[in-house]
Amino acid sequence: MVVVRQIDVARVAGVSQTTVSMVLNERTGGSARISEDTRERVLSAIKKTGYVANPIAQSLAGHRTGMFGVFAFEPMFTAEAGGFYTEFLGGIEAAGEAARKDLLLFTSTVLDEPDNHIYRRNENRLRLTDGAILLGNGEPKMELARLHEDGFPFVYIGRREIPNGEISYVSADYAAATADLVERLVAVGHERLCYVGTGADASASIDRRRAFVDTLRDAGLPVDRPVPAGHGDYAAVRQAVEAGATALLVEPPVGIDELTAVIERAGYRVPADVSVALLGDVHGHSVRPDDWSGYRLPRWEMGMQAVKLLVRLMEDPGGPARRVVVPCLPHDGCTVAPAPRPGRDRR
Amino acid sequence: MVVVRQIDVARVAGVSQTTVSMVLNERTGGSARISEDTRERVLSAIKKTGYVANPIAQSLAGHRTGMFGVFAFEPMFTAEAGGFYTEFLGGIEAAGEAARKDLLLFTSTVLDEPDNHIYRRNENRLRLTDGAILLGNGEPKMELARLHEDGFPFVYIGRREIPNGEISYVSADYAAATADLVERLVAVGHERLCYVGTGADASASIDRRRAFVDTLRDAGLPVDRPVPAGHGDYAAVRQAVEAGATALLVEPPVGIDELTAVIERAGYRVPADVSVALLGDVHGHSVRPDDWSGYRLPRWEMGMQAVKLLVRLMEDPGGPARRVVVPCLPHDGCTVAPAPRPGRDRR
DNA sequence: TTGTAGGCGTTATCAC
DNA sequence: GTGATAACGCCTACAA
Repeated sequence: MVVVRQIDVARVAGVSQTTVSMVLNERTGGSARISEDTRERVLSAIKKTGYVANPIAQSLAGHRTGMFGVFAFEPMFTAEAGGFYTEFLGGIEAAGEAARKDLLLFTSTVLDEPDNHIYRRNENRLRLTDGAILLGNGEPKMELARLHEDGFPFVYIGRREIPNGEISYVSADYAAATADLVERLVAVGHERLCYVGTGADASASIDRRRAFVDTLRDAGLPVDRPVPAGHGDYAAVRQAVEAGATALLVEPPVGIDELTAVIERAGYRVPADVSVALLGDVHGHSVRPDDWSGYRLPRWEMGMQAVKLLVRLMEDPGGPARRVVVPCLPHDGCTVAPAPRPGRDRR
Repeated sequence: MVVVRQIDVARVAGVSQTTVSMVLNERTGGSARISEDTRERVLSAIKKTGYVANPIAQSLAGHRTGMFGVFAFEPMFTAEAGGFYTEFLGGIEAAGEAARKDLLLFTSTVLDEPDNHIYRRNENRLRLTDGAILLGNGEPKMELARLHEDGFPFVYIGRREIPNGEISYVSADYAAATADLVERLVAVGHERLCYVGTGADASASIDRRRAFVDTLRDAGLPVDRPVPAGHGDYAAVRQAVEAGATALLVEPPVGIDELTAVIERAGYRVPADVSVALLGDVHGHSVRPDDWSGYRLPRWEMGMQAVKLLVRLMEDPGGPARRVVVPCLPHDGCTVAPAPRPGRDRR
């Protein structure tokens, strides 16, 4: 690999290396002005030598790399991920292209110690990039805090909070989407709605539960306690259905397929007897997504907005954290139907 | 963004910057040996100052970046691409992780001039990486030639040739897969097989056609001329079916859905009257892939092998080009059936 | 065992 | 207009 440097070009053109740099960067501002003659000599020397700039040296001297990092805390293209990330990446790619940034995907997130991924030893490979988009299900508070402390510009896809400070993120409007879903169910006659969740206290869960409760209350309907499920245990869900619930709002990552199987084994049909709606996306491939009613994460849009946010963040270094909330996408599958008529035996 | 450099650490520890570098790189070999005492002082100074290495400076001095480039000549995560790239990326990601390389995806491939993507002006951003995987449908001969001339290590996913030299690639074994497919069709009674292609002379097409012809000849069956199709024109295919063909081997990117529609509109059923098999993958989302019989590209495996090849390439700079041929994956969908019994009216 | 000095290839600031 | 010269932050002979 023959390396031609600016100095080689300079020798051929009979000028100094500085001049070559100036010609290449068209530095006309300030005190620098290149005569047309010199300019031509340099350009022809470039052509003759086949000079190509070394982007690493440019980065070191110029303080930017032209790359955005994408950090996922787990592999993105596995069968288990089931395409969860590709839509985010679509938005990131499109916006990255507009911002003229290439994307650095960090792969080596799993081989090492399970914690402390971004920083390992005394390295932080994110720093190779001008800024980064982070995504994933984790809550890597310590790393985010350190990144924030270091003043490194980044945006999380998904709402995240850290102890001492505020970070920028793009989040989905779970609350509005859940409220809307409840209203739609109520509109088609459902009166006993049941929230099936993991019991997690992630902010997304809190938003969803609150919207569920508030909307039901506003509609003057009874509000049952959320029903726990998951880990193969759907007994409580079954009880709720037998007690008269006609619509289940299921929070990922509860296994909606298994849950449905349990319901049908108990003698109820989905959606004729019981409607099932999914509150957001499923991470993984266990589910044929199009079949399920509920709402979806606007993943492409979130990726897109994250990059835009990052760009704005970098235009105003030292500025405050910024947040964007993106509406979810209502989705009509085949698991929601009008409520069964009261009095009819549902078995 | 406060930057702590090795020299800052050195000052705190009361040593030279070289010593800090040595401690960080555990350079015990050769003439360098650090006393336990100094080492501790340096380490505690690192902790105290919060030093984090600057990967760009490391790259410039160390001549490697820890990144592999992935260059696709088009956006990878669009709806049009329809997930075509993600499986390749899965293999690339897995192997990249093993090789401890992050992946740099080049986005800005479309905005600029339609030709000359890798090199634009006097830049080649691929050089930011230690080596690159290229993929895509194009035949960017000039760029590949220049890249090869520059001695930059890269592997193409898909067979590619250049005028003066040989490049490394990973390709799918279309020939074997096509031969196998023909044999399977013959085994279930088909005697009039028809090759439907674009007429392109890409090497993959040539391989497929030759395997088709050879295998039929070996079986003692008649070999009809390949039938052209595409661009909405399937008249020739219809004629072939009416002339007695019972199995169509369709070469992407022929629109297999449209083609089938034409056949069925002509009064034939797929697969009862006519079997349809796909010779490879469809780039795009026009097709529900699982429904189609034929064979598939081993995309994950190809991505994986490409990275492994690249690693080997880099271990032996100046070595010859290397090639890997990966078997295709036979796929049973619902478009192939035994031949209709002769004499029976197929309409 | 540690430090000095030169280099990696570029950009940017001044004198001339 | 052009060219020294000094960063940029790190690595690595070689010298001490």
